[in-house]
Amino acid sequence: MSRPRDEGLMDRILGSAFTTFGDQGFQATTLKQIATGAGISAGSVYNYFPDKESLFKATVEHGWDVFMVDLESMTQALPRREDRIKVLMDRGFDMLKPALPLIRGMLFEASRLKLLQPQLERLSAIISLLFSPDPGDPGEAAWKDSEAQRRVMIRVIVLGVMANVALVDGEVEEASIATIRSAMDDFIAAIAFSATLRPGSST
Amino acid sequence: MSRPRDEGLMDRILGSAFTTFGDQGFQATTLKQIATGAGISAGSVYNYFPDKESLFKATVEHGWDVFMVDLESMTQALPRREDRIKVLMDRGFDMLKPALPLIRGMLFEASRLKLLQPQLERLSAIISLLFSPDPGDPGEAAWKDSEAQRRVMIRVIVLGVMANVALVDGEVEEASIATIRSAMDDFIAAIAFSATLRPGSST
Amino acid sequence: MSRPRDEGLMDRILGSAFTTFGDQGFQATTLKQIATGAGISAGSVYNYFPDKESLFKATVEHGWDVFMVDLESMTQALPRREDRIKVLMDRGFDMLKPALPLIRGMLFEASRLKLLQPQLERLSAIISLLFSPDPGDPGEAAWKDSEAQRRVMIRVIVLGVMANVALVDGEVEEASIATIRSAMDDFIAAIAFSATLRPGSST
Amino acid sequence: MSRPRDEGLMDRILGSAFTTFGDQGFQATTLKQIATGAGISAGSVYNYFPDKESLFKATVEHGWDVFMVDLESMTQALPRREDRIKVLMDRGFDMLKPALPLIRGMLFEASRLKLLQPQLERLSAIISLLFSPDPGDPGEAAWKDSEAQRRVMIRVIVLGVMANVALVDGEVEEASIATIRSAMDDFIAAIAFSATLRPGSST
DNA sequence: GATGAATGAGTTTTCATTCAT
DNA sequence: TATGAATGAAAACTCATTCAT
Repeated sequence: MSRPRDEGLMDRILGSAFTTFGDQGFQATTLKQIATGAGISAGSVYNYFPDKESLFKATVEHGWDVFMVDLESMTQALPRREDRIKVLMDRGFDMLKPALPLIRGMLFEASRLKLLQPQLERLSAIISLLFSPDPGDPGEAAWKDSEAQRRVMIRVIVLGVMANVALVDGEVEEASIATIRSAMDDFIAAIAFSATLRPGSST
Repeated sequence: MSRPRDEGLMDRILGSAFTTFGDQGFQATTLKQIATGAGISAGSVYNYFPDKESLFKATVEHGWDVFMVDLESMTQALPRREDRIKVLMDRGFDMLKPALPLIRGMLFEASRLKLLQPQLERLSAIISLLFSPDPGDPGEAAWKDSEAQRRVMIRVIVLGVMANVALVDGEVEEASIATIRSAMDDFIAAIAFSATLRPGSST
Repeated sequence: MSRPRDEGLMDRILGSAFTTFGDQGFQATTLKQIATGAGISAGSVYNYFPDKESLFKATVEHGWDVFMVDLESMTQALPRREDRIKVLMDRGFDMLKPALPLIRGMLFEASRLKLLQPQLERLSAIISLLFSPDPGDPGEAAWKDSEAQRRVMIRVIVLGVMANVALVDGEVEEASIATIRSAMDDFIAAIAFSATLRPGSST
Repeated sequence: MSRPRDEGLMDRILGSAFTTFGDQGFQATTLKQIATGAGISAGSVYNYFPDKESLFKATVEHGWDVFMVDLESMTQALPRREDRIKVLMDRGFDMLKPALPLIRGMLFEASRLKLLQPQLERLSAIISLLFSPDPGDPGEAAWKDSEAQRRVMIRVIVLGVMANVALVDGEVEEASIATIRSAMDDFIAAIAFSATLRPGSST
């Protein structure tokens, strides 16, 4: 009967919000910017979200969902730890660039809204699993700290990578990401696959 | 009405700005909040800073200077690498809590992230030095990647720690910092002091 | 999707408008509220009324018509003045409660008060008639002021009753109306039926 | 030190609000109208009142206070009931015209009626006192209903007068008020001063 | 220097009205 | 006819900045 709800509009709003919130943060972003980016008027946004805060939450959650689903689907496929980790790194860094706005957007109101913390925990748990001993692999995993401590360290590094990438200037984005990726690869190789890695750890 | 001529007023403004910007970010902070926190009126702030943006920059730079000077002074004292690293960790984590507002202030507003980048580089360079081979120590440093790559990884981890701490809820701040510190200690012990750490790196 | 062709839709809109305008006044009422109350969409209202203002007028007039017709039909039946007055009071107060939304709707918006004035005049005229001497009754009517002046005073009291009832809180509505009714009964008894009421009037 | 708070501005705002709210009701009145009427900008109103609602309340209360204080001061002066009543009528009707905006302002918005109720009660109590028996006057007061019932009836009539006056068109305001006043005078003469008024009332 | 009242541009939000389906 | 998404004008409210004192 009525004009059908423009099937792409919701996505266009979320997309525009994703970019704009990401570039400028929550407060600095105006609804008009988001609306313009989606090709509609500011008032129309209110046909889809009751207020700015709700739109922000929806944007962040939608972004994470896309990211996570993809990551989790990948987790289950491969039997060997080395392969899983390689794919993780490939996927993770591939996604990093398009996800930059999201990452920035979350950092900027994350504490207030507590949107980032649980997602980060979820992600760290997934990654930690990838580093757990591989039954079919007699080789020792180098990183034998307790699961809990490993997860903390993973959270530090994951967020460190995200924040570092979020920091880089747009122009040198590509190169910077490559640099970080390379450093991470070496680092993981040293940490994760060396049978003789840790002759002695701290207590 | 007016306070007695106050030599520390500039500092009071910076202090109030430090806390308020840190808690709420740039946009969400009002000049009145800062002024009230400094015990003056909003209009008086303009006797010291031409506008809000300048005040923010001055606040961030002042905060980093305090932090850095302290850290650098420490660097030069100790001859043995292990000691230097230990002191670095002690000092760094000690400062983390009072510096949280600053860190948040920089992280949580995209347009102001550029203020963080150079400071972070400066900090990473200092830390990287601490991990360089110790002439007076015949033991091998485990982490032998190129200086450049090591610095990247340090930047990732440093920012990772900062961001993780910035994320935590005020109530569990203390405990969260301790957890991260503990994980870091173990991690460093494994990475930095194992003579046989890296039989082979990635290609 | 759409309701079956509904002969009573117009009435449903008017009914919903009656209640909603009455509860909230003209400005505070949204077309969507009225439409929802009538079980249709906001846009559909425009198939029946060109704009909000017209809908309001129609609502008020419709409400008064229902009220008046009922009252007038009653007027003509009874021969004795006392009986007519008694029925007037019964009917009037009976209707007061359901009519409250309408009354409020007219009272609560100055720009719409002009809708009330003529209806009030009409009502006062009817009531004034009820107090005119009863040919079949040799007793003197107490209230012998000029017809014009009596009508003014009736208007004052009628509107006073309406406004007082409109004022009362929903919870104590029943009791408050009863109190007013009782005071009115006594008052009328003293005023209207005392043969010796007015030995002298003011100058 | 600072620009002194314009000593008349608060009153100018209240005055402008008084008129504008009175003419148009709460919802239909915009802050800009009030501000313009007071010769300032809309934003400046917020230096005096935190929001529209507070301004409305302050306006109504201020208006009633002016009205009441005047009325009460008059109450205590005169010893004879007839004189008191005469002065009441004079004062009341004198004030009616300038108070019209206030009356409308309270009547015209259901959610704000509660502001009227207690003031009306207060006023009715004062008036009721004026009709109580005069110790120095051997003449009987005609209106001998219970104090409570008399007060109800007074409330009806007072509000009736107020609402009727609020209803009248601006152009015929003067004449309409005079008409009502005249009817009231006659009415009171008949009711209040006739020793033989009520040979029999209802129980 | 210090003050804080005043400003006005800018922001979020509301809602009567239109119109493609 | 009915729908409800889209509009855009207008509202309430915020706040950095100015400036008379």
